[in-house]
Amino acid sequence: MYYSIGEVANATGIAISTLRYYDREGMFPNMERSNGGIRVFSDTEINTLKVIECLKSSGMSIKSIKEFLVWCGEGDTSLGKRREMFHARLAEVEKQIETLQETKNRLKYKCWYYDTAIAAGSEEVVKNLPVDEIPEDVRNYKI
Amino acid sequence: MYYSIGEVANATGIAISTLRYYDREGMFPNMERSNGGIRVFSDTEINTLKVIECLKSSGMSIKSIKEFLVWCGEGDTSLGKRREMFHARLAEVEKQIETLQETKNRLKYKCWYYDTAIAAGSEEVVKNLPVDEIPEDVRNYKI
DNA sequence: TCTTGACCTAAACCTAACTTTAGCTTCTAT
DNA sequence: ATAGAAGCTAAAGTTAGGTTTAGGTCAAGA
Repeated sequence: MYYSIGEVANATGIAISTLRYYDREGMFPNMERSNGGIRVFSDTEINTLKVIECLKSSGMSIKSIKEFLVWCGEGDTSLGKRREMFHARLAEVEKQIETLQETKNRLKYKCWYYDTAIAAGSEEVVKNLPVDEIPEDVRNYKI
Repeated sequence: MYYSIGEVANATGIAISTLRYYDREGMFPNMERSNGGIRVFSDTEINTLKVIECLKSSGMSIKSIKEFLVWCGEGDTSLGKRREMFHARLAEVEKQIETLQETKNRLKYKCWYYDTAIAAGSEEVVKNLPVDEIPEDVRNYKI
């Protein structure tokens, strides 16, 4: 199937200007154009967009994603590099999740802190509470 | 205890230029200066830095963090707003974690994909594998 | 044919969060 | 007393990832 840039933007929620920007950056090396010069997206590009979204949300830069897409065009000789890349990305995302869990716990502590302060009518009270009055699950995330 | 900007940078890993930038942005409204105009960080500022780090890693902008710090200076009257803010941040981070889990699964699928391709010696083989040959845990994260 | 909505390019612009630079001052150890 | 390390400011520069603008061109329906 073939799609116009507007259809792709509509279907994916990615802005037209962003799609053109990605194209400018070389993310769709094999995308065709109509005789009049109009972009024709195919399922290949739709799939590339899914990969871009995935890698982007793993924290990868557009430049590095483009590098990867170039490798994809090189065929089986680059399989090793590509495998490496995904394993590294996976490890990276696992680290990010752990960091976010830590952040989540700190935020939970603060939620408890303010819930308690409001119940007590003032912050001062909470500040001076002994450690064993802090709920166990957030006790170690006090900031 | 009191600390110089260099000591704080060393202890926290935050660049001196960043600490000065935060100060310029008004993140340390009560920080003192020596007679010669040199910044004197106290435990108040160290604590503020911890809060900044936490909120920043939850995805909050410096500008919004500053707003929050202003509320902190307003005393108990702003307790409600501050509570709200932390609950909203918590929800936000929980959403981010879910998104990252999804990303992680997609990456895991790709890891399997390339591991299999390399074992087979070529990508073509993996592309044509029936769904039931894809490991259960990543089957639904194919891209 | 004509109109009008969708598409095109190049280039400028934007924002966040810092970092760098240049020139000057303060502090600390000898 | 002095040298050199550490600090200061204002202002300009940087980077990523887009978005906006201006000035056209293309294509599909009436």
